[in-house]
Amino acid sequence: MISAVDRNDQPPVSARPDEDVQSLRLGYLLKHVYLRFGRLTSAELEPLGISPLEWAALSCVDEQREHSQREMAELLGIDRTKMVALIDELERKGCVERRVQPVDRRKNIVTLTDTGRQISQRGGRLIDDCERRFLAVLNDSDARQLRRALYAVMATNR
Amino acid sequence: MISAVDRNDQPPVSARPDEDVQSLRLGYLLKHVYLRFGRLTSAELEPLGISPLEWAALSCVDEQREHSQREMAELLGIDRTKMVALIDELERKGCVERRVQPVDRRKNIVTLTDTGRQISQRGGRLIDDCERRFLAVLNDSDARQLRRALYAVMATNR
DNA sequence: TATTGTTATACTCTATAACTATA
DNA sequence: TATAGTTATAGAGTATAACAATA
Repeated sequence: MISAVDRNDQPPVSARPDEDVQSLRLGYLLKHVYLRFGRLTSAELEPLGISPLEWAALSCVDEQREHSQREMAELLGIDRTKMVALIDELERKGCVERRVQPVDRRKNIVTLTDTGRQISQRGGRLIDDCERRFLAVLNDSDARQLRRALYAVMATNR
Repeated sequence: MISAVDRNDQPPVSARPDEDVQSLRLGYLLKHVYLRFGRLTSAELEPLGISPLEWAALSCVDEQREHSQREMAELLGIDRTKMVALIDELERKGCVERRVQPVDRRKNIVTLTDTGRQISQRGGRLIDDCERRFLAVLNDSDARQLRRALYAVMATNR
């Protein structure tokens, strides 16, 4: 796949947008792969009544350690102001509970409800399935390599 | 930078959020790599006064063939309603011109001005540089492999 | 003073529907 | 009737700044 022509110049070009110059640009690839995976996971989680980000929030509630909202925001890579609305919504859906941490009363500890724990687990299986299907065109080695490369690139660009 | 104590909690596990469970999820990787590349290219193009998407639009104006707005939207993978504002802005900046296609008066043909052509070329060199720096942690073979994998995944998930 | 959670604002992007002019 | 461009709207995400309570 993907011939020697990695960047074109003039002649032939393409029938489908994906084969045009822009579609071989890193920015285009990242944007569209990101958007398509988001649509897939959104659709898959819809029966559970949560969004991909909401599932990620549930799944990063560590039942062994207690996470404050700010810590969860860091784990998810989102802003703490976004976290407020996210927890609001998950609380409204009966998945999590806030309580003030006695030691440091500025912090809210977020815990899973039974419902939240169930949805987190079911969601995890659905997401596993999404990842598998999304990367189905790659063999196991290439799929691992893709994750490794993305991780390395993320870690070196802050 | 980023000492071992990035999370106050207790035991071992990870020092940085990126090493947590969520950060190994495909969705997390795609989102954050996408966002970071976007920030890099936005900053790099800032001196030219255009956004990454505006540059992509300029660079997909094919001077050999005439593209309508709708065709350009397809090449960029955006909606035709988004294209209107995009061309408005590029026209305001003196980079492109709209003119009605005589053969089919419903269509607008978009062409580059001299300014637009210069900015497109300079922007192309800046974006090349961004891609090189962004993927610097990968060797040439791994970088090519990453693009190939992203392309294959995009092509098989519509 | 600094940090946590919170609220508010502005800006962008996405998705959708509807309108117009043309075909 | 279908298509290209346009406008308007609503929803989500991102980025900021500011505030109250707490450390």
